[in-house]
Amino acid sequence: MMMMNAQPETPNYKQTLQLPETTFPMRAGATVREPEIQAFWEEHDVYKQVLAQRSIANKFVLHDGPPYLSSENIHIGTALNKILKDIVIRFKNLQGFYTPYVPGYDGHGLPIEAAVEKKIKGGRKAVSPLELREKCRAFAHGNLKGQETNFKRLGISGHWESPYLTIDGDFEARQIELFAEMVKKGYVYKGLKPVHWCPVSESAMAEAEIEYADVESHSIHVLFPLKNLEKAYGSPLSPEQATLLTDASILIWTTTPWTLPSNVALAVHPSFEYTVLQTEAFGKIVVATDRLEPIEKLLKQEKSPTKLGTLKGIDLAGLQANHPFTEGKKSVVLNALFVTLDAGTGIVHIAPGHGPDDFQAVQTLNREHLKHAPLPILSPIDGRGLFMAEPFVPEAVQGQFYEKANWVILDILKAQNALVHHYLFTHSYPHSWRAKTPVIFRATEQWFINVDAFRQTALSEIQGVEWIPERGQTRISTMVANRAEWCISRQRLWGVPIPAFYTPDGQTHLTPEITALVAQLFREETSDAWVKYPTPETLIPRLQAILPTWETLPARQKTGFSVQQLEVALAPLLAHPLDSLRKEEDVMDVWFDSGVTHTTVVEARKELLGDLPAELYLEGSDQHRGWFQSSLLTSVMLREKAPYKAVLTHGFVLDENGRKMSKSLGNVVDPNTVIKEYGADVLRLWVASVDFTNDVRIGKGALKQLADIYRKIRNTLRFLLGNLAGFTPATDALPYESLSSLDKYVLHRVALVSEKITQAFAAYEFHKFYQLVQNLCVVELSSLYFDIVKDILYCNAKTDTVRLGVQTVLYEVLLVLSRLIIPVMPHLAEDLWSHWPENQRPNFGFESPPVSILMAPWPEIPAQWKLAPTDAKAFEALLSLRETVNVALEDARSKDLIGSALEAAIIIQPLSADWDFLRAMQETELETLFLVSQVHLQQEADPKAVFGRYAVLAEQEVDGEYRVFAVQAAGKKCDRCWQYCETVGQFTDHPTICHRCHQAV
RNA sequence: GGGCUAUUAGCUCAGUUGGUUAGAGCGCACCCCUGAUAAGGGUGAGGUCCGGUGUUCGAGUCACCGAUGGCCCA
Repeated sequence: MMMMNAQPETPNYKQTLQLPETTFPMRAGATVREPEIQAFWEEHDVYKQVLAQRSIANKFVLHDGPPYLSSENIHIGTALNKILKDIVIRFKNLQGFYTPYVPGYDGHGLPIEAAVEKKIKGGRKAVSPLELREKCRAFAHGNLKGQETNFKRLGISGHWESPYLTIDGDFEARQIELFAEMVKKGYVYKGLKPVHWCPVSESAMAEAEIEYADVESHSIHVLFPLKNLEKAYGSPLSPEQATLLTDASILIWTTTPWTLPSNVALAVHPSFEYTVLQTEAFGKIVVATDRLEPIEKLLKQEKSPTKLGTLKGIDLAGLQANHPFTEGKKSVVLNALFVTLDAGTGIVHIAPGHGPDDFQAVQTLNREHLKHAPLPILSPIDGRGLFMAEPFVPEAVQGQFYEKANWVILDILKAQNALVHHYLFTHSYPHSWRAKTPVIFRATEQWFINVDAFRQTALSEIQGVEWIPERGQTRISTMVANRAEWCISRQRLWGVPIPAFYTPDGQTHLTPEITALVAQLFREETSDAWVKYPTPETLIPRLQAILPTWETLPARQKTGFSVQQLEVALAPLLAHPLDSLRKEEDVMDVWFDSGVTHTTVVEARKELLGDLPAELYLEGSDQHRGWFQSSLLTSVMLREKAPYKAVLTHGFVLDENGRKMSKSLGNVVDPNTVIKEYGADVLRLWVASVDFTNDVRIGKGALKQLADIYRKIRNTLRFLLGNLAGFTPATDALPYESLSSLDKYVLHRVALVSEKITQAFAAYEFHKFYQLVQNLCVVELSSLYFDIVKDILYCNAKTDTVRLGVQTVLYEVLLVLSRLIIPVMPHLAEDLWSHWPENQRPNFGFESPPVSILMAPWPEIPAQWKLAPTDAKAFEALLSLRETVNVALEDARSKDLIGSALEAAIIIQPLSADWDFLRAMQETELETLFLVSQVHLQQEADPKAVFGRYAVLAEQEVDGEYRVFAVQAAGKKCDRCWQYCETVGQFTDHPTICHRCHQAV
């Protein structure tokens, strides 16, 4: 009233409205705000507080697969992986699980060693092994810092102050202890295996150190005569086959004559057909039928050779040919699928000491058919590439460099009439990138894990694990069933040393007792100690120096070994002069490092992480061959159990066209760039938006859309908060029964969506969350409820019960929605919480509102929110009617007859009995629902006759169900609520407002 | 070359045991509002369901062949 006197002419009614009011900004300002929020979490140690709320008895441990420390920046695939893990962990935690997360890093291996080497002036020779290892260590630690910063910026929560690291001394120590345990259990053996070898540097080469260059090679076709037709295995030949093959020779093709002395087998494809030819110069020869044409040309006969008959590759398997020049040596015919018909004769010369395929084939043959008389892996070449004096090596070749030996072998073959054809040709051949000279495959002594010893246990353990998606089970089962022995030694520097000693009598010493001492050394000095004390003469005294303190060390407790036991174990070494001892120089495969984290990390931190198995491993699908498998195998060796209950895999990140990202294509999406432009929550929302069980895409367009959705969600929250200004839940909230049918319907929808979102998270179907939350904000809330309820919120009196009812709903929705988004968008949720007025903050079961919303429990929906199906249906019918009304209004709008819907009134004529309920409804309720000024229900045949005084602006009919007419609204526009009403002008004190507003003012 | 896998509107996803005219949100176009305002509302246009063949009264859905992309091997 006092205000009235001040402005009697044109009162500013806007000031009498309750417009939204909040400090929660519309724009995220993520670049600034997200780091602030992260600092807030750190300051209040929210991660630890949240963890402390839960009991380890109810654990859900996601064990982190360690990313490799080759770079200080992460790529988008790593971001996807870590965000997925964080979503899972946050959801499980909100649901009440104890969810500690210890991030890990993988730090040994060739890529780091090579990267470090590249940076050293003068190459690796310029530094000592110890210096190189120290540089590798420093490099890895530096990259760890960088990656950690990246991960934290993504909003990943976890034990950042104590991550695990495969290059930590403690880790390395535990790792060799486990290895010694496996040795003791008999799972480990030493054997030969071909590796890339550079005769110039006299060292093994990794795949990554190989480059290809053209080189001139020999192409030769060589005969292996079949002298007797007795098979080494398999079903014997039929009499017809025997006749056909009598005195025949098998023809092979090779480009490396020098590998012929090491031949032990010949490979044929089981399903190819082979023909026996009668030739003029070489008698009967066997070749693949599909290679006949080129072979006939080589023979240079005047007449085509006679074809005597054919037989299948599978029938040839088991035959034993004579070696072309080594007296008494057999060459067993085996079946292999890698045999092709692109070149050669369809029969492949097999020298398992000089080719990985060959090695594989012979290993398989030995395992399947020749267990009791396995074929040997012959490797007569020394480190310099010279032939050694082995009995199966012709004397003329011994001492020769392998390349030179080619010519000698050609002469021998000619002398034996075994050489059918020879010429020189140029082709691409592997070279050492360092020496720029050709490399060869050379079998060297390696450490192996005998997978056969526990393959069946591993396979049955796979059955007991939950694989998500299910196809992962097939994938890993096939791989484990078919995989070869695990070669775990590497001729490298940057890795965990294999802690073996050799005595001059040829004995290998690798015992748990000696290893316990080495492990203690590693704990004190890291595994760099293995090269810091480079010989047994220095190393063993260092180990002995541990003995006097042994009883006081934690290792004593753990291993149970007494000093006496250790001394006994050392005795066989000390029985020899120290300078006659040798120590192993090989290191372990990095897959072994990460493969034992179930024990070196999960078990080692039992108090924090609880008992094995871990609840979940979550990595890219490439890890079926990698980490999932190495972890399974080592765990089965150690305890005959899988280390995980469930394994979740995700696909790879591709560009927006579904192509692989590469620098050369210029389509790489960098997570840090995305964060700078949109913030971590938008990137996290991207992760939640895609079906990650397959490959996923990301690109500029996708991110723009994600940003739009993020803004929609943010604005929805902002509307909720803004319209709760002045609302005190404790005193103002109304009981459910007092709410309007629209209010109840919205709660019903929220209940359903919330339930589905919970299910989606539990099933790891995050894209469903994305779809659901988007639809909730856009459809149910923004365009339906908010749009309708705005009038009530703004125009009704502050304490009006209808208005309080709406605010009650807004408050409840805010409570639910703000928590549903936490797993995916924790920054947004926290930002909201920080702008949430004190008197409106719920306690969430605590004594007072928690400092962070991350500490809140997952929302639980009151059962009464869900409407009976009939009630929900009735309301949905009204909503479909609302759509028809909108079409009519749009029609009128397009004819330029109205602008705002409030300029119109709606006349509805129900035509079928389905709409009887409508006849009983309050017209004012419909006005609210349709956002028009008036609604009239009319049952007369011709509504136009009754409402003749109004011009019909538009009409719509839905198939005999009802008709809708849009007409000009009656009365004048109220200055305050903008609705048209016939009461406007009736009040002398407020001549420009309607009766409703008159009451409110 | 082998194993596993995917392909539905511009984008991200739905699509029950084969069954009317294949859905949603975003984006887009047009319009409205200017009291959620670097917001909000309405209406509408977008699909050779990767291609082919087959099974069937009927195929996005089942079978076979193929194309393209991806992972792991060779």
